[in-house]
Amino acid sequence: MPELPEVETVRRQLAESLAGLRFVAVARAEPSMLIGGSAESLRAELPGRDVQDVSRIGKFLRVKLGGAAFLTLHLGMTGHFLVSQGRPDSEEYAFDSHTRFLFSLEPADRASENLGARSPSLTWLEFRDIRKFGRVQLTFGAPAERLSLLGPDAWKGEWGVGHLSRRLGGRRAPIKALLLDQAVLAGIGNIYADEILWEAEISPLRPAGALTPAELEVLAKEIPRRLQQGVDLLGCSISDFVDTEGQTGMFQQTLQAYGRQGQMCRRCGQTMRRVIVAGRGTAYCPGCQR
DNA sequence: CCCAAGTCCTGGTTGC
DNA sequence: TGCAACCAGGACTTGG
Repeated sequence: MPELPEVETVRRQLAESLAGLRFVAVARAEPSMLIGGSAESLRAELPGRDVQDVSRIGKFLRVKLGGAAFLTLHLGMTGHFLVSQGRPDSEEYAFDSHTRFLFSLEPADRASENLGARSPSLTWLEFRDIRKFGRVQLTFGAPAERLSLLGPDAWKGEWGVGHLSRRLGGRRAPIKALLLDQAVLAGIGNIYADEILWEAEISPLRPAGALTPAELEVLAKEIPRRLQQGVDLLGCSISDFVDTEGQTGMFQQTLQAYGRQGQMCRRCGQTMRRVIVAGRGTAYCPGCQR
């Protein structure tokens, strides 16, 4: 599942491979994944705009485009981008049935009268997503409004233990549910939530408001630390995450909690358990996570 | 058939 | 008691 470290891995690659390019055409667009627009409006508005920046908040990517436009992207559960260089003699790009969006780009310094013409240096940007949970939104003047509803970025945002105590205080929901709440902190998903709570030795079932100041301190340290490991290892490929070159990450080799139900806890030796929290499968150690 | 799980939406509950 | 905040669960989606 693409969570913050996976999306950051993709962001870095897109920033690198799309720099200096501009959109030429929209060869494919899945209407059900488009927010606030149609495939027709995307085809009308995107071509000709150059990529100026690729940034990220939580699990959302935002591509800043010429003319004060923004392309907001979310990978959902199974989404990934593939970038490849042009095949000028082939109109039949090798997309498969899960290709939901297909864009072509060319160097932005090419003369504008050549816009849309076949280019020897075409770049293909492909958004594949088996389950169609991904989203694409084109906005003008400002990034998508949904981004303003997000809490600070869990990895790079400026927040501390004070933020946690304010947002978790008095809440009865289990701590894991609030780690997954993107309005509290943006970027944590099911895998990293289990990992962070294991590292912090806190049960995912604990009511968030019942955490002690000491526990909040541990949590505030553990969240960016474990996410940093994910970024350093180029993400977690537990299911089907791959980067824009089709490569897998390595974080899955470090998993201590996620998916380890029934196995021995590597810290205390007890058998790991699986429960449902916030509708999500949750693995934790009843021995040392309190 | 159930399970996986991102986000959004709905309807019921809680507590000030 | 009123009502906003809160919280649980369903919808969506497709392959294993």
